[in-house]
Amino acid sequence: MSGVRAQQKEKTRRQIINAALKQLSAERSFSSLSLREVAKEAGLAPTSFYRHFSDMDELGLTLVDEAGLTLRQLMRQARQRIAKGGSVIQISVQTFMELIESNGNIFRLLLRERSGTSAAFRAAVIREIRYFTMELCDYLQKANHLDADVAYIHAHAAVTIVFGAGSDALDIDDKEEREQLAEQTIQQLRFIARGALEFSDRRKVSKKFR
Amino acid sequence: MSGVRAQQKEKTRRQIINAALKQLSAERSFSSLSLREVAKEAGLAPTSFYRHFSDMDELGLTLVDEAGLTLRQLMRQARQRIAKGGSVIQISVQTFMELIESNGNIFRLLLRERSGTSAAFRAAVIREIRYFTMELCDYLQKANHLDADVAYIHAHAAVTIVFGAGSDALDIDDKEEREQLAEQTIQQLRFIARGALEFSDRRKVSKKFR
DNA sequence: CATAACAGCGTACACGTGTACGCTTAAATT
DNA sequence: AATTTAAGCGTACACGTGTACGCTGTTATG
Repeated sequence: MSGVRAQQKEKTRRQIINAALKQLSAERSFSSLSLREVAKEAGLAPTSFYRHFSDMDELGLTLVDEAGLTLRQLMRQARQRIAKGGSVIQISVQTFMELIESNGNIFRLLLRERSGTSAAFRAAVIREIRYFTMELCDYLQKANHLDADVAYIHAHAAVTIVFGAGSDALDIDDKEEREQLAEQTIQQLRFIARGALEFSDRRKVSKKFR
Repeated sequence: MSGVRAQQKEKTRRQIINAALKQLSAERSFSSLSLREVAKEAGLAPTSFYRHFSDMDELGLTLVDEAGLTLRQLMRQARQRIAKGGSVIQISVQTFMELIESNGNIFRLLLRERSGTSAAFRAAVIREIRYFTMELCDYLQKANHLDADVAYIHAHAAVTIVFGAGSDALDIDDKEEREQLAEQTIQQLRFIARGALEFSDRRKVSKKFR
């Protein structure tokens, strides 16, 4: 089993995936893509599509996985930058905004399918975001010595804010406006961090005096 | 001009709008609705649709307006409740959650079209949400004596959190889980309020010593 | 070397779509 | 009372869709 065959198959599979990603845009959602269009873009006969995916849905779930992977790579990248010193919040937001600029369509996919019509898609996206949230929660718990529940609420809020900002950023072309949005987002995250810290501290004090 | 005719026209116009709203659900987005389906549900021949809307898009924008109206009614209701006393944050979140429970599909429409494929739809939704944000901004500025820019950042963050929570709530059936989500959202809003207040105060102090 | 497996193609079909066109019928206008 | 306006209907058309089916040529297996 040299794998020449399997190798070819994997290659055209990627062609299908890339064809779908290429067709995604601000004006084109995944659900508006047809099997025939994707196949054509991939240089395939419509019926050959089935040799790789039984459904457009199956392709869609694959794309969501792909997007999740991109998200996790992003996190790793942010951690590396943070390790080299600098404001955690600032670096995180900046890194996230870079993602939106370079991979807007992948992020759009996540945003759209999160509130889409397929329960399976929604679940898949939510799973990716939850992973994101949990990682942040862990970090906050260790770095800021927060209670577990406070850390979770904090992390959840921060992720909501960042994704919301990402959503806004997608509709902004002007670079300066984008930076303004980033600055605003940073400020919002600081508010949350401040509030969480204070609530956490207050609780510790009341424990101490009990 | 007694208006018997105009009255009839308005009536079937509403039938079309209601037909569309009725067909919206977790599994069915507006963009997946066909002109023929809507016409059928409204008890009309497909071609008669054009007597009222030139396009499905035009109907869609009407629905977004309708949703915006619902949102503004919600705000008025919340203000009335707040005037009778009680925690502002708690009442706001509770009122918002009631909207999601009773008008889930209208809220879904807003959420989906905010990241949808039509620029006109996105703009319309963003306009409604901005109105929402500005109202809150005004309130915060007056009630908490915040700086204008801090108030805006605060309001924007709060709206993002509340809409995010609404989005999450749509996928939760269990009542207890929903209440837990509401509780968590309230806590998040408190974090933000705390943080904003502290930042605002600190700035005032530095001004005083200048 | 014979044979089985299988990626990819082309044809074909039934179905749902938007919408152009002309007609009917009842209200509004003159 | 005569005429115009316009909501609603039915027919008809071209088009894009998913996918069943059988075929071909190449690779893998025995």
